[in-house]
Amino acid sequence: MRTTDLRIIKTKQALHAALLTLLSQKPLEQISIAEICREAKVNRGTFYLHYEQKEGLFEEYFQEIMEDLYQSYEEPYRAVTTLDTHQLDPNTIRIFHHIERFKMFYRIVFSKNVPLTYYYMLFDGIYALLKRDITTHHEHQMAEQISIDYYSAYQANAIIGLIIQWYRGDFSDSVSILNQQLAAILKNVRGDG
Amino acid sequence: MRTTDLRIIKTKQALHAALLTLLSQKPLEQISIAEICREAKVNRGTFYLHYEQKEGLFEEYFQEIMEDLYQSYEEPYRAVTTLDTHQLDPNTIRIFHHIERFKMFYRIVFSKNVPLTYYYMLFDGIYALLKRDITTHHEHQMAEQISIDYYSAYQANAIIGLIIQWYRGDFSDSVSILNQQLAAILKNVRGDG
DNA sequence: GATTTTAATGAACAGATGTTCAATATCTAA
DNA sequence: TTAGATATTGAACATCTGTTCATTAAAATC
Repeated sequence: MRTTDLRIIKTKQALHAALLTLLSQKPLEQISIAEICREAKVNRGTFYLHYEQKEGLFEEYFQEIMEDLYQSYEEPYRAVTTLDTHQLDPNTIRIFHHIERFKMFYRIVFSKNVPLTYYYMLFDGIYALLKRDITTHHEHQMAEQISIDYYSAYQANAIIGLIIQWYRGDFSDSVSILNQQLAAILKNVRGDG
Repeated sequence: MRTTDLRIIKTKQALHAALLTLLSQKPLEQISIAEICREAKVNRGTFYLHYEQKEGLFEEYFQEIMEDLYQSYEEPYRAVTTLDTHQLDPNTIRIFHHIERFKMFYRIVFSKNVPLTYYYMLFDGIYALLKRDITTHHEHQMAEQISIDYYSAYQANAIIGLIIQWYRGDFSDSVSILNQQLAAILKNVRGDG
């Protein structure tokens, strides 16, 4: 099963389009595989040839969204060549902008009946970006008993914690409030103690 | 439908026992409602009288586990009357002990095909505990532009980030390593900048 | 203990899932 | 352009889901 086969491409396109159409009408949990196939005019058996669950189909979209996240993150790097302590600086990382841009999508990702997979995809994305920065720019600043993996997981999930809180308020706060909150938390935590 | 009715209690007990039996054989995703009912010798219609999904049944267990989390957290309070900066002190909060104790359970909670509900239940539990502490003991220490809700969400999910990393290593690190990592991260983050 | 209230049952239903199969259509490569 | 490879189809199957309903059984209440 090569992915260049025109038949495969057409089938997947049809399924993608069908999923998008249905997602504009109801949440993922309420959409059945049979329904997607009817909409896409694709045999149900064909669906199972390419995916195990409807979630697998959804994940293909997620990859595209993650591309945007990576680009949002890279943006400040392209502008300035050497930023010293830009790690976790809310004005340079642009994660909240990215979430805001795809908030319809993230409403699904954070809804409670959806599998944890999507959460992990987001986590892995942010984790990888932070870890790269921590490794490159901050190694010397860290106490050597701290595992970089644990530290990255800590920081990545902390940011997602803010996003969860944001989501639960239906994303009604502005991006700049989120950036300001993150900045204040990081500043505060460094200042006290 | 009052919960004191003996018939209800018996039915729920049977379903609980059946779920436990099946969970020792396979993960939750692979267990069907029909299967639980066969095992419990309860009519499938009766199941839907009490729960919407098998996840609802699972959640009843979760409540008991959360009770243990709360108690784990309260423990140091009972021992010492006034701890000053015990908030987030890994030696006094005993979250990692709790996770370790129920690691079989948390392997399900963090498995990727399970709905986000359980994650949120854990998040809400830790969030509530931290928020109470932050409100009571640390209000004066915080920059006033920080929202306590965002701050609590940040800290609660950061800890879960460590737990995710721990889970992904199949909980092979010891509890004291986790405590030490958290302590080091908190110390490091306060020390630099 | 009799009466009322209500939970549990079994049966049936339309629709979904996940899988298999031979037949067919459509692609790729020579 | 054709021959070979393979993706898609439709049909069928057992099983699961979610729901309804009259009937039965078992509680609570008096």
